[in-house]
Amino acid sequence: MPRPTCPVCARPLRRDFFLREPPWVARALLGKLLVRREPGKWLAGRIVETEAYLGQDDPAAHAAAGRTPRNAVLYGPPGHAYVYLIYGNHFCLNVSCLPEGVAGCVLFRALEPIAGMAEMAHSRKLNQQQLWGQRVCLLTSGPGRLTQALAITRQRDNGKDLLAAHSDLLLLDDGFHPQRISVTPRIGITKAAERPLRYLIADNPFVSKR
DNA sequence: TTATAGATTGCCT
DNA sequence: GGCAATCTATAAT
Repeated sequence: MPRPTCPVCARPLRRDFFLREPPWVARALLGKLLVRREPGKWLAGRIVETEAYLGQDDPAAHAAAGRTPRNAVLYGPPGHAYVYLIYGNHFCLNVSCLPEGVAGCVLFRALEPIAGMAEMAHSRKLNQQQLWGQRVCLLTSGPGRLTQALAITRQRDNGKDLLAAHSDLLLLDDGFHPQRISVTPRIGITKAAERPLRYLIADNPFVSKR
């Protein structure tokens, strides 16, 4: 099970990390930390599952039909949060990739909780009893669950720079490297459903279900 | 102006 | 395993 290797040395990711193609970024993000900072609170999770979404050549991507007010962040500078509401109930968090003007992103599908689990449970409306045993996966295993755990919403976080040191939502590298990575087709889509663009840390219990 | 599908989740049988 | 919840971007009248 992944552990922080050097929490003191954790640092924001570099901008050029996100200047590459989404599949590369999706794979490279595994093992990095997603952190929500609030007054007196420190919520953190290790990224264990991602999916890459490309540009107009990817029918499943929001950028497939071109630029709209909704997906404008995808065409903006790399390393920024693209948050949208799905099924009227859940928010999904993505990070933009590639240079300004070129669409592409990575969807965060699951985290392994590292810090602030009690606060996450509160946001998820789970009681302390449910934190134990296999139920702990209900905290952050799934794109809608992890956003709720970290109180991520479109209104609050869409367009936010995830690499700014002062940001209350950011990505950090603490030096951890996953041992084994698996690649599978993306989940929950109907278009281009066969393309292997889902990346996960093999055997990690916080990966979302198939 | 109205209809429909959607990068999900949780509760039901 | 089935399906309702609940909103909005986009397509179809």
